[in-house]
Amino acid sequence: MEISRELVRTGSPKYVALANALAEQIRTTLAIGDPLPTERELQAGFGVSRDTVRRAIARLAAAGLVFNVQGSGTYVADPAQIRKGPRLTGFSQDMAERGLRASSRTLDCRIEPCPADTARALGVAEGSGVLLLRRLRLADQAPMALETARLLPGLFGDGLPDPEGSLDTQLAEHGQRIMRASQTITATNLTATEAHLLDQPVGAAALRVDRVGFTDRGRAIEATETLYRGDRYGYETAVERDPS
Amino acid sequence: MEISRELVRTGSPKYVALANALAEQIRTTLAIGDPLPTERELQAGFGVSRDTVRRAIARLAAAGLVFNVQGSGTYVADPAQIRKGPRLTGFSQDMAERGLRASSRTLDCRIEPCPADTARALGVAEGSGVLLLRRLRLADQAPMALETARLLPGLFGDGLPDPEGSLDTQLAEHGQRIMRASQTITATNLTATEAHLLDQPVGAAALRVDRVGFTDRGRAIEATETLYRGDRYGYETAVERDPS
DNA sequence: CAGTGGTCTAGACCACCGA
DNA sequence: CGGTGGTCTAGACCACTGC
Repeated sequence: MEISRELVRTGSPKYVALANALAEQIRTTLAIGDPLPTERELQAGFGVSRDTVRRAIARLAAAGLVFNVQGSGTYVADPAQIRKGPRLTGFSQDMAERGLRASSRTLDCRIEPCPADTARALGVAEGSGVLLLRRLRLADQAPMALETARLLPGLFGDGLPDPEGSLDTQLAEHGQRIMRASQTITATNLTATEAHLLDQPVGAAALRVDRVGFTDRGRAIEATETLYRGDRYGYETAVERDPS
Repeated sequence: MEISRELVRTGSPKYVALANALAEQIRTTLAIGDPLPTERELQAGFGVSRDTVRRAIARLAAAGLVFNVQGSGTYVADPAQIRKGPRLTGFSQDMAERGLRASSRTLDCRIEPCPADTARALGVAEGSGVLLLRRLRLADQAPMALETARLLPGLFGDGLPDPEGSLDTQLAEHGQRIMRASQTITATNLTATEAHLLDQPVGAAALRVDRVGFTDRGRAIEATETLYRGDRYGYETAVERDPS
């Protein structure tokens, strides 16, 4: 395999740029199971240190593009087998990856007293004012999910967010970025109200995702409950064995 | 913070031993939000290189015990907030972590022709013989899940596995270890048969987890479909934002 | 501006795989 | 046995934080 000898200089660290270059080469010129050039070959070919090569490869391995076999080499993984790990995405991006067009209908957007369990999750006093945003989420014009978000007040300065826009984007514009979240996924039967909104029969199975979002400093700023239609939505994820 | 100056020598790499030592110190002497000693202090205190310190800390960060803030320091994370990422565990271990005692009732254990979708997942011909293992899984004596596993034939030598034991353990004894899996989680309404086995009303919501397990070489050896009772089971996971 | 974590280098030795 | 990936070191500079 021939490997180009130049790295595009971007603002990214060198090992990220190298990882991108390798990913491109893998997509275009390598097949599943093919070995990558050895680390020492890449080191020489790109004129970087072996450590940089290894960090680039580690990045690819984390993304599931390649896997290492000690004493043998690094090989291209089968992308059909290796799903990406769970990622923190908004509804719109999630739908886009499924080839669906996302839209939204706002049901509620106001300040309300925080219920007990959400208050615990957000670390605020029960009954204190939080921003409530309730939206029906559509994919290709048909109901897909019912989303109830509660956010710390004051994240958007004085006002309320634009309920039509991406919450994530608007939070970022105010210097608040959700970097981690913890979620619990359960199955539930839809109530009459929920079923009506989602255009489903009463009692239909739905996937319920309860998510608490944290900033990079570990501060909880958002708690969201989302009910997905069981017949339209699946949550896909890759899992790894514990180091043991 | 005082840090011990000696690393227990085990068979583990030095950075793993250091990570364990740091984890122990965090548990015993540090509180949430406290800063760890700086990397250069740890380097001096333990007599290792800074790179080794950084790899140990990276391990702790991956496990959710600490988080880094550039230019500031490394801090102890709130374990209540940071759930572990999704892990590859068997039913017994999963239940143990929830404080429940797992048991099992075997419904079926035989060789049968492989259905089309499973055949695709396992990379075998449709209708070729695969090992089918169907079990009702109990937690504290009450039904929790209905598990249908299909495995490549020949993994257990000539015979069948002991359906009462841990499948994972028996696979490991035959040199096959599932290192990665990809899953799809959906919600579904229980059929009459399923509901009866799980001691649930017909149509009750259930969490369905479809999992395909791979060895470290990327070979698919197992496909399992599990129906969890919606009223008893939740799938908990942490998600991170994409590097972007 | 001093101190922190983030990146990068050059070189060394080890554990493991396969011919 | 040579070559591979895995670990470890010492040292350097950069980007960022917070006083």
